[in-house]
Amino acid sequence: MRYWLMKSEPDEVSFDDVLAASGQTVAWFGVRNYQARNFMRDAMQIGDGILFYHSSCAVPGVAGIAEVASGAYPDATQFDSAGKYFDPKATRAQPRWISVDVRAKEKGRYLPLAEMRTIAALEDMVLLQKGSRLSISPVTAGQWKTILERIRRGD
DNA sequence: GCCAACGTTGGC
DNA sequence: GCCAACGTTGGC
Repeated sequence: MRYWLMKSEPDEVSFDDVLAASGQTVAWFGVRNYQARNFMRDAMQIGDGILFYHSSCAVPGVAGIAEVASGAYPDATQFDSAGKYFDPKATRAQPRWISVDVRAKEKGRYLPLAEMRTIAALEDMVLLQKGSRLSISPVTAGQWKTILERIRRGD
């Protein structure tokens, strides 16, 4: 059992969108970074915990808790020549990019990035490191516990 | 919109 | 394999 932080632009897919989806589950598509892809491919397992993070928006932060709901499979958007995630170098025989399914579990209070930066127990989070841009990053058990307590306590 | 930081590409 | 140029991310 591992823990992850996954960034989504809420204009594209928000945590509420996942809650509203059939089975509270959506495909995590559009990852086009090898390090993030390799986390999905090599390390993620069904049932792993996910901090669902909203990026590129007015108040970035953790919007909810989710879990990994499938193993890795080819990201369909890489084959769509009309879409913005099209990759001309990917083929159905040799896909380059993958998705996993993500299921929303729990919506607590919104935890803004600016507040996360004030929490000493989170200072080593990959997300908070200078220049960090990874769309999927590992979270330690201690960081996970700290954030869940914050979200559930509502303080 | 700005810009720092990082990733990718491609010439050599 | 180096590295400059370019593109992208994402907070502010």
